[in-house]
Amino acid sequence: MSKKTYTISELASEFDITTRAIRFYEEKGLIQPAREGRKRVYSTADRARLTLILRGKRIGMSLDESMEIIAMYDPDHGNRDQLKELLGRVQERQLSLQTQLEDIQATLESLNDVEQRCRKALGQHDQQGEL
Amino acid sequence: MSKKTYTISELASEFDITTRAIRFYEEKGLIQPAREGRKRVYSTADRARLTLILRGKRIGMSLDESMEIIAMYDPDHGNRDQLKELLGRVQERQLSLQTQLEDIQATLESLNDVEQRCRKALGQHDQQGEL
DNA sequence: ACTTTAAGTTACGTTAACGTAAACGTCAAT
DNA sequence: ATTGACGTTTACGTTAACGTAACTTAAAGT
Repeated sequence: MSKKTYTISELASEFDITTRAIRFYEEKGLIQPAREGRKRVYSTADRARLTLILRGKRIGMSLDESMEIIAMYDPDHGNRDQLKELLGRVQERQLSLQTQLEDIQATLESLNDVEQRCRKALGQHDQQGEL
Repeated sequence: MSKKTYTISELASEFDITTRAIRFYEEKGLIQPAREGRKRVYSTADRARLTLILRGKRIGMSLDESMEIIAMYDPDHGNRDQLKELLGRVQERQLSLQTQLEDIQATLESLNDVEQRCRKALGQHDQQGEL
């Protein structure tokens, strides 16, 4: 059962962000840690949310977008219409993520090209870094 | 030989951005279109740069980062040390792009999950949208 | 009692990436 | 000659995502 709860600075150092950032996410409604008196107490669920937020950031999503995706996980969408709407948003996201994936692959290919030319000009071939 | 030159609004509508944005990229030194009098004239090379910039944006890169990558393409790095430095930066980029790729794949998987649950709750199975 | 140490609140500052508006030039068509 | 459709420069405005004080409170150790 791992650890169950975390303090703000634990999470901050684990994810290498500032406590200010974490509180900011809270202001924005992305996380709602419990309180012990005035201290914030983070659950593993909060930690999971943070993971999603930061993953989102790495792929260029805004906080609002991350929040949307997070919201997709919990099942508060009771009726059929809401579900259909959700499904629609999910599919849109999937499409744009697909584009992103291709963009990254294209960029990686170009960089591979650059890399090869560098190595060639340096007289190396395909070494992995042997000093 | 396609078309050779473009006006600013041609590019703007092609890439679906404003002319203001294009001029902004110029201010930032990302593109240097030729001039005919005071009019900007964009070459296919400029167009290619725009492509890179926008691809960069889609994967969450800043303009500075895009500029770095663009700079990697042209061979103005005469000496060995510069080449080694370049190679280093290229490899760093490749690593972070790799991470991004994995982040996207993870997100896609999660969304697939959400999608399946939606469909299940809606009583569908794996249709592609047949109205 | 005193001092770290960690947390909190409040509020203003900052950077990036444009948007928007004002005011003007240019050329073709009416 | 004027009206648009495009282009230009200059400059101020805006939003997101925090950073950076500045100050306070609470808990823990010596």
